[in-house]
Amino acid sequence: MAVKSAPQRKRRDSSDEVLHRILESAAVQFATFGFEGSSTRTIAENAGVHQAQIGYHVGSKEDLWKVTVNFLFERLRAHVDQALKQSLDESVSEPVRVFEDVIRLHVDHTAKHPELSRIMLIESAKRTARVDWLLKNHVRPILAALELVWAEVRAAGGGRDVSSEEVFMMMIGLAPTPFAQAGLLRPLLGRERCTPERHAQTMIEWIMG
Amino acid sequence: MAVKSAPQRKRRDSSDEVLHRILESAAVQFATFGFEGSSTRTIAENAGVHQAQIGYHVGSKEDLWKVTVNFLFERLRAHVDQALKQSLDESVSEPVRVFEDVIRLHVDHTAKHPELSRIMLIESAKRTARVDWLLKNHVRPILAALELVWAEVRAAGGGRDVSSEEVFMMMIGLAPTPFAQAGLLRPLLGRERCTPERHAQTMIEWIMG
DNA sequence: GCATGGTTTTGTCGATTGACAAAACTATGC
DNA sequence: GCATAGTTTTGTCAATCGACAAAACCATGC
Repeated sequence: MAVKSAPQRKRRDSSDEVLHRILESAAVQFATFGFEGSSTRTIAENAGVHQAQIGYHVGSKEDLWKVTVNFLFERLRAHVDQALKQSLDESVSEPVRVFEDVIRLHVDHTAKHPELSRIMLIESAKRTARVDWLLKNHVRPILAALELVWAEVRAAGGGRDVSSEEVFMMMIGLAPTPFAQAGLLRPLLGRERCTPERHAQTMIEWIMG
Repeated sequence: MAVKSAPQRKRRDSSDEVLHRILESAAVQFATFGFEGSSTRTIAENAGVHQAQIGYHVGSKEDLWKVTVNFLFERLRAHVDQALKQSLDESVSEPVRVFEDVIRLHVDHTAKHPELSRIMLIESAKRTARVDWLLKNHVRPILAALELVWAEVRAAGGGRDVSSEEVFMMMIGLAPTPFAQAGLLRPLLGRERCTPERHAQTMIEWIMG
């Protein structure tokens, strides 16, 4: 006695939905096993689609990696921009407060989505074509923006006496650590020591003094 | 007219030599591509041996990973111990100087042999059997030792007002960054900014104040 | 209802994976 | 020089890899 209005055959997902599920799955897989350690079959399986659909919607495995990284950086940008716009309105001409928010937002994001940090980490061992692509399309622009903001902080008399490059290294080296290495650090240091709030506060004290 | 005393057929390597070459090759491979991304065939190829020799000398791929990690930690321990023994003689009852040496030695080692840091980094995403093995056999003992030394530093009035866990996170998060991510950071920040001397000095200033 | 184009499903290709077995080789002791 | 143990080499196995082709499916406009 099935109700007729409830169709038995499963609804075909929209193209965007399928692509999104593929990218989410690819992000997790690439972040866990690296490019060579990941297989398009497993990525498709975890996304609930067939392997050939990756070829159709994205292209080759290399294409999938790039599209996935673009997707992750876009999510980071949206996360930071949205919250920062509000902070800029409230604390205009208070660069120190704004920069503390940048740190907090970055830590928040790497805690919620450690995949991006991990993919960067794994890829950055040797200089490869993928690394050059990362540099050109994502990393250099971000570093340039950070340099501007940090210069304002220092001009306003805030922050420790360190260069923007040293701050950058803290942002990509220390910020993701408790989340990108959660499998090791949570059992070692305890859950409560690996919360984004606590780690952001630690980061702020390290950098701002 | 070959001189007879120079034997043409290549000398059979000693068992230790073969094992050592396998471990060096495995370290590089695991550090670059992770466990799943590495193949015993490529490891053997880069070591100049046949794939089946890995099975004979070490065992399974999983065994190879563990033996390789043991080998790398042993090299780290030797590097730190040897130099630290001398430092302890010279600066007995000067824990601050000794700890600065610890930082320097650790940075030196991760610059000379980034493989260990990278393998830890890659593995530590999720809690797996290999991570538990790492914790039990290597990481927990090191953290315990660090806690003792840091307590002495703080008791002597040195170092910033931070916990040993925060120092530990700097050691595994920030210390390896310029070398474990050299493919990205050397083109980005320049070679001179990624030297062990300079990075060790930066680390000391971050931690000791 | 039927044709069209976008999408999914199935099947297959050569190449590569880890593991194992057996044979060939080499050093050593006697 | 010969037997033995240690080591290397070769070959093979099922399983899996990325990529592609073709067929089946489905929503939409007409």
